[in-house]
Amino acid sequence: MTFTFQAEDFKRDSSKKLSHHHLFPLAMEEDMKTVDTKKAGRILDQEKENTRSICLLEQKRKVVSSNIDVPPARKSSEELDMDKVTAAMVLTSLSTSPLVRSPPVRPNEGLSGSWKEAGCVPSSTSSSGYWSWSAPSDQSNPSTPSPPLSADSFKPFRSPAQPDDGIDEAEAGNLLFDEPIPRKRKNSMKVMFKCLWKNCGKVLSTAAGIQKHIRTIHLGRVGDSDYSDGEEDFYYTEIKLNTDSVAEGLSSLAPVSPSQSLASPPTFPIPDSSRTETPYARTDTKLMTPLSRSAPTTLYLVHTDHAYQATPPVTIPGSAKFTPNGSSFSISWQSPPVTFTGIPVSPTHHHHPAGPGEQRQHAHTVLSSPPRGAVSLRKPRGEGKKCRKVYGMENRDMWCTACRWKKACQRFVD
DNA sequence: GATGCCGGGGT
DNA sequence: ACCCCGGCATC
Repeated sequence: MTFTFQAEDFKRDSSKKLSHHHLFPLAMEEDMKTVDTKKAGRILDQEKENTRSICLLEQKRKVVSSNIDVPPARKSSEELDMDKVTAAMVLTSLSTSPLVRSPPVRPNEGLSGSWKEAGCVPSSTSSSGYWSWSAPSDQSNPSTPSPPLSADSFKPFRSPAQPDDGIDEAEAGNLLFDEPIPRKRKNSMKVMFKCLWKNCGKVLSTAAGIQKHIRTIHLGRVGDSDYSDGEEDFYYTEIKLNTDSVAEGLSSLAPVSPSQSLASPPTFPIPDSSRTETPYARTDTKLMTPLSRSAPTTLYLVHTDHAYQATPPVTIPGSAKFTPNGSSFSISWQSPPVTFTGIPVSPTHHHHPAGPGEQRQHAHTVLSSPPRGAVSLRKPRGEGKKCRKVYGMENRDMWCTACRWKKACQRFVD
C-alpha cells in the first residue's frame, strides 16, 4: 500500500519534483525511464503507465491479501469505496481548515491516479496545468461571469459531490503554493463567500448558503431541491480576510478593520485588500477578486502594482477624489476580467490609465480620430508625480513595477 | 537636467 | 511573460 502510493505519487509528480529523487531510489529509476521514453512518444509512455499500474495493483493485492483475507475479485470496488470515504474525509478536513495538507490526500491520489490512467477520468491537473485566475475567456457572455478562481481559493468550498475534483484541487494547491504558503494560512483567517454574479455582491458566511443563493436567484433552479451540478461553484468566490497579512500590509494605509466587512454583507465588502508590497498580501489580493459589483458612485481606482502585466486597470470616475500621495491612495485589488462597457465617460476626458496594448488601442478608438501620420502618438505626460518623483531613485524598489521598467506608471495614474 | 514612458531587446 | 534600457518627448 505504502509503496504503491509512493510510486504512483512519484509518477505523477515526476516532471516537477525532481528534487525528491533521493528519497525514492526505486521511484527514481522508474522516473528516469519515464523521462527517456517521453522522447520516444506518448503512446509508449501510456502503455508503460498502464502496465505499471497493473503491476502495481497486482503487487498491492499481494501485499494486502497477505495481511487481510480479502477476496481478490471484490478488490477494486472496495478500493473505490474506500476512495470515496477517504475523499470525503479529506474534503471534510479541507473545509474546516483550508490549508490542511493532509497526508491522506496523497495515497488517495495514488489510487485514483491508477484508476484514472486505466481510463476512467482524465486528470486535468497533471496534464494541462491548473486553474488560472487571469482567465481571459468569455468576457462577452454576460451570463457566465467566469470568475477568476485560483486553485487555492477554489479548493475549500468544492462541493463534496465531486471527490475527484476535490483531490485534484488539493494537489493543484500543493503544486502551486508549495513553498511560502504555510505561514499565510493561520487561524486568523476569516472566510466569507461572495456571489460573483453581475451586480450582485451578496456575501454569505457559508458555502452552502451562497450556493443556494446562486442556485435559486441566478441560475433559476426552481424548487429548493438540493440538486446541484456544481455550476454554482463558478459564481461565487471565497473571501479570505487574513487579519495578519492584511493588517501588516495596511499598517500605513487606510484603516479598515476586517471585521467591518464581516458585519456588513450587503455592501461591498472588499476594500480592505489594499496595495502592499508584501508577496503574501499580494497573494491574498488575488484571492479576493471580486468579479462584479453594484456600481459604486464613489471613485474606485482599480489597479494593482502589476497591472502593467496583468489585466488592465479600470478607473471609475466619481465624486470622491483620491489624492494620491506617498502613504495612502487608491483602493486596489486585482481587477477582474470584466470589461466595464457601460461606463458613461465623456471621451474627451477619458484620459485613462494606460494599460497594455488593448486598452491603449481602445483609447485611440474612443478619442475622436487621432491625426493620421503622426507615428508617435505619444500621450502627453501626466502632471501627477510618479513613483520616481515620489520615492526617488534611491527607493527604486518602492516604485511600481511599471515605473521600474520605465513604463507608464500604474500606481499614480493620471 | 530631470522625468515619463515608448519601443525594442534580452532572458 | 518578465525585466531592462536606449532614446525621445516633455517638463
